Amino acid sequence: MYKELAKTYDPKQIEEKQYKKWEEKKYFHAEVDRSKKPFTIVIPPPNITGQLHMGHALDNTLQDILIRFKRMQGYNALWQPGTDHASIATEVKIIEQMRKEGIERKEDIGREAFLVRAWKWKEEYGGRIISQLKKLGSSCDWDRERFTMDEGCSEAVNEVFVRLYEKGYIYKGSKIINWCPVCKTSISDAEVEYEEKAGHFWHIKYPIVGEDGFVEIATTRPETMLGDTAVAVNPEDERYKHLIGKKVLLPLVNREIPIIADSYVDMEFGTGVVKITPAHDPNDFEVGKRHNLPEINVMNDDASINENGGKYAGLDRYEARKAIVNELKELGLLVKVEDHTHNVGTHDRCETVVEPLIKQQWFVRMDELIKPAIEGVRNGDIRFVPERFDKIYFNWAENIRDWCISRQLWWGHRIPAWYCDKCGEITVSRQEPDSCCKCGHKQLTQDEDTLDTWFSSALWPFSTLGWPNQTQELDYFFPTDVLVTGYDIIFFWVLRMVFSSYEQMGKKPFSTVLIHGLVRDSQGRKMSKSLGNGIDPLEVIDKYGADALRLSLVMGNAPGNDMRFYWERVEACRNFANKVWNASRFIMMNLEKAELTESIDESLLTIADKWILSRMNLLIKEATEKLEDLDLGIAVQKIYDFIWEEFCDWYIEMVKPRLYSDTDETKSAALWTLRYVLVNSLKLLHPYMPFVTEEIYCTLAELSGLKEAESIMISSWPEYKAEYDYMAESEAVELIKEAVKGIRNIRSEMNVPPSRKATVIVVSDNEKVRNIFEDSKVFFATLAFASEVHIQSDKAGISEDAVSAVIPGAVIYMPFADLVDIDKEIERLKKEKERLEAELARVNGMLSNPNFVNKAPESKIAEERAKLEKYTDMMRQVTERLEYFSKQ
RNA sequence: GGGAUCUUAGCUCAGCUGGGAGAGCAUCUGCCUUACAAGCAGGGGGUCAUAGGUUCGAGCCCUAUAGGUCCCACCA
Repeated sequence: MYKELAKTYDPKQIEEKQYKKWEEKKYFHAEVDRSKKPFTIVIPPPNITGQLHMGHALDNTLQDILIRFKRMQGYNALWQPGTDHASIATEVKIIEQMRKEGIERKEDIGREAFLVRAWKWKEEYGGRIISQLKKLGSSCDWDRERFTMDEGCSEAVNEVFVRLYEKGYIYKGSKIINWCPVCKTSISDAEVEYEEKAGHFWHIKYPIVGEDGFVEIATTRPETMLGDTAVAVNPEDERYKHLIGKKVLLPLVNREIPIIADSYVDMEFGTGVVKITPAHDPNDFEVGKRHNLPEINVMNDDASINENGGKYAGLDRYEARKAIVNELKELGLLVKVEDHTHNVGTHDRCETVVEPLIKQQWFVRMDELIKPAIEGVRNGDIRFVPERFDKIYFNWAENIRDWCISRQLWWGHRIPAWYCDKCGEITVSRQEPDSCCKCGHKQLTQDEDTLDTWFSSALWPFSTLGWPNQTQELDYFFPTDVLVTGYDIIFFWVLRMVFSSYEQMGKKPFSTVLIHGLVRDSQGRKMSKSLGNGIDPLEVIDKYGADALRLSLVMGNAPGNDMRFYWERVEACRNFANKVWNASRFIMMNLEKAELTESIDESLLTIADKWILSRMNLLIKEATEKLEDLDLGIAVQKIYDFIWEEFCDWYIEMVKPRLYSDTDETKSAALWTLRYVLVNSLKLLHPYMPFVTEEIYCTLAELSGLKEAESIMISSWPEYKAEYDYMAESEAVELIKEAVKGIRNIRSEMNVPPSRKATVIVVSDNEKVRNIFEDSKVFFATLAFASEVHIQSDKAGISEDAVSAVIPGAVIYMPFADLVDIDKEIERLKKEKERLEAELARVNGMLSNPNFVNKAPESKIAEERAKLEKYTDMMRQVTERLEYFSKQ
């Protein structure tokens, strides 16, 4: 038997219980079923090192809303979950852990032991974020959980590597790359973040060989001069033309280097003479290639100076900088030092200043691969929502350079390339090869490097579905439907998935990319560990419930825009959950006492019932459309407004007298309507607030025998029903609402206490209007404190001193004799008159405009004509009332 | 340097293809009305950044300007 619900909604009692039930019942699980249409989302795999933050909360709430919506719509909805091995982040964690045990370097324990630790760490902590996602209510198919380094994903990685290698898209080469001296690994362009930093411009004199004189160069990184192999000037530069072809003596190093001409040099900037360090600057590297300059690497992996730096060898790059500047000063070669702010590349993981270095690395050639990825978005095969984000995508895609994929890390997919111990030939293979592909020698050594984490993430939409095996899942669920992610990861991930999928699958990975913004703190700052301004979603859930958190993250936000986090906002959402809870509680209290039938005799439905059914119908239509359009915030705003205002504040209040009556024959219709609207409201709300809606739905099912489903999450999405559009009744109720609001307004402004009931007289010369009010007298009593209500066709017997409210088609009088303040009433009427004048001016303007009358659709014109009539009539009434009082 | 985006009520933000300025919070007034005080009813508060333009009509479209945020590129 149904037990009475608590007076306030307590999420703690409910969330865990319901989630457990869902999991046990396997509602999240999707199997290939060709009788149904699939709808698939792959989760952006959170790092195993990660803890749930607001970004995850937002991202996953959006996905869960979509997947629950589609599931209810009857799609075979799969939300494919999993985690990412996050090579650098995890490796840092393992090293931290080792250091606590007194092991300084990973080399001290060796690769094998290190990996054992890493896997152990993964087993221990990798599931943390999964359990946190569950707290949020995420309805992922956990039976299909994957990991970027599990067997299948690793197989996919090797497969792709080998294929790309065989096509010549993957190559090994010595190029200038971004090097992190702390992580001691190469990183890709995408991982470099540029920060504006205050630095200096050191002006240094390089003596010209064979003559007296110098060229003056300006540099922000004097230590790199140890690797200079030329100085360059612009070929057009009259100041230096005569020097081209001559040599300068590189100070400190005493190496003779040529003066070359290259149009890369900007005559306007600095001194117009540039030192060229091919091994430590990407631009210089290019210049060096053009002029066949030697590349002298002067740095070790930790960015200290190496043996090529002569006496500076062993010094850290910044110590070396100081020493070099000092020495130049002593030699009189330092002309001046200027302050100079410039952009410095830093590693996004550890914020270390990146050092460009020449290294042997593996690269993916992008020129061909990127083409279909650009085309796919351009021709609409893949769509960004909001659309503007395709510009970010194009900007990155069109300027892409070869992708450095090798990392000098141990945690990750080891590059499937083996070197012959005898001939040195590279053998690239899916499995460990028996022998060298060239000489057949049996002794091979595998490449030490691992792949960029994003190499495996790029395959995520198909590797998780079984690729490279041709599984049923792949055939059925792929391409996926929507990818939900933040704009900060478009080039790291989205772009790479797109080109990988077109290349490997011959198809797009997903049809739509739904982009969201960042969750910022209340001052608009990015939430960060260093600022300590992060809000823990779990704390929010603990205090207000997951439903409140979810709603606060989506309501009132436009797609793609950043949002600020406010506790007040969560509180408001929690209040809404409570509102829904209490409305349901009220309905169930009444349902409990009555026998309820499956269907209802339409003749028993009152205009109030028909009105709310029509409004419900409209909401179903609009909310569904908005959800289809991925306008999740707008959709829920409509649902929220409907439930709170129309359903709770109006319908439930209107229906109370019938519920309290034992004789009213329409009572069953009221109960039936209440239940119908409640159930459908809960369903519409369920994707957003899964827990509270499920709890109520189940209680309701138990109480009143809902036959449809044992859980709201597998119930069917509400359908628009044409037969529930009751136009006339809806208009009637809107008129009653106008009347009630008019009375309330007057009472409030006249400071009439609720305890003082008043007689209400409705005067209308329109019989239809009179009938509406005749049938609805009760509402004046329950909603507007009326003692008795009279409906009449003229003002006979009414004291003109009464206060009045003019509504379309009628005037409502309240004789407050003693209470009426005539000046106040005149004031009120004047205000009303002004409002009507403005409306009339607008409507008249439109209707007297030939352009509007000729061009606008017929329905619009009819609408405006009706308004004109309505306002004119109201204006007449208001004017009449005003004239009366003015004569007094 | 290129690009995106924002500027709407005291605060945070909605406002779809141009046609009566909205919400939440805050504030003021009155209510413990038997679902809910995490509530109910009512009120105040906006020349929609500025200047032009297109249009019968602009918060919305176009141009320019100012200010903010972000991304990319980068001159050593």
